[in-house]
Amino acid sequence: MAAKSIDSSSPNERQVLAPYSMGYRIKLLSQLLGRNFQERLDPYGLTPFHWVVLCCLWSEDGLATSAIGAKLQQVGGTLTGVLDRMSERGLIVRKRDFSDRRMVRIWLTDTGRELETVLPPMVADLQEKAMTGFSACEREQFSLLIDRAIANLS
Amino acid sequence: MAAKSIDSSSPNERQVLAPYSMGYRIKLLSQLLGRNFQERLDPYGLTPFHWVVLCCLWSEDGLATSAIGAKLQQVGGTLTGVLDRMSERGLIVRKRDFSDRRMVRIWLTDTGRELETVLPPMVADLQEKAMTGFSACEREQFSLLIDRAIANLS
DNA sequence: ACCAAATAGTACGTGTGCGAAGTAAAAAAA
DNA sequence: TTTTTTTACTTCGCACACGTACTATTTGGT
Repeated sequence: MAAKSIDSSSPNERQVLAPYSMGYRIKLLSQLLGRNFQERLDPYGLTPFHWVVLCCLWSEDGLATSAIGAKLQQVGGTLTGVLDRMSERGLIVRKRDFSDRRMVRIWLTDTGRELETVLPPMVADLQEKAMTGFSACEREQFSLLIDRAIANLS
Repeated sequence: MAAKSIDSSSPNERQVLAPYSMGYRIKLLSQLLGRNFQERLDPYGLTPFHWVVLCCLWSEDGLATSAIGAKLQQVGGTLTGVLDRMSERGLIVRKRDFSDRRMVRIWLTDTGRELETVLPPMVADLQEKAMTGFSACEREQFSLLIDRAIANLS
């Protein structure tokens, strides 16, 4: 095998190997956001995933399961379970579409709809906590870089 | 309830509500990296979590379970299962510490050690894919912003 | 030496998250 | 119209991920 240059291997590894790699730190950031969010949702008996589904339905009620999956880029198998539990929790109801009986449309209950007055401020507060000390320019930059990385992988 | 200003509510919500919120996009980026990585690991019968544990052991073999958990900021309950499967997979062996029999030290097998020649280039390639089109300055900026967000939540 | 508190790890129940296989309904092809 | 294919969703098995509870061991106080 070819000998590696002494200079390039060490600083290079620090960029690639967990827990210092970009990939792992992004995963870790995502996890920390999730843990912090879950703590705040515990009193309501909700999960972060419930939140994102509710967001979809607040903007347009009666979405098909597949439409929610497409918006959130989540696979069907994951959604089924989440919607099961949201249904048991009384946040949504499932109804077959009349014209196309393959589709299941998801409708908010009153309970699900009322959470729109409570949850968004909580999430805004969490976002602010994560980006404390970020200038407006840095927030914009961060947002754009994330979108570009997502596009590179989609 | 007070009427919301027509101007402020809409752009504000776009920042907070999934799937456009920072939080959800970070989670999505993390997921996309995970899916992409898993695809590349499938031929080896490995998972992304195996990779990060191997990284820890390559830099220092014989770490205690708790030391790995601390490095990776993962809760103990998660590690037990991962180490179980890594052990079955023949990547590591568990051994009780002599002086402190509460501790379990994790040691690489030859199989686990040999992967160091194969996996890092794969991860470097994935990182490059995620950050294609990023200038050196943007990469540095992205890295720093992630670290600051992690610090804000730790 | 004894007992209480701290530490290291495991076991358990629940909730994602994934791909693959299965079912039902609709659409397209024959 | 019958057959084939596609689409929508569910089911299943496995792997994280988390908090809680539990066991074993060590340490600190007395």
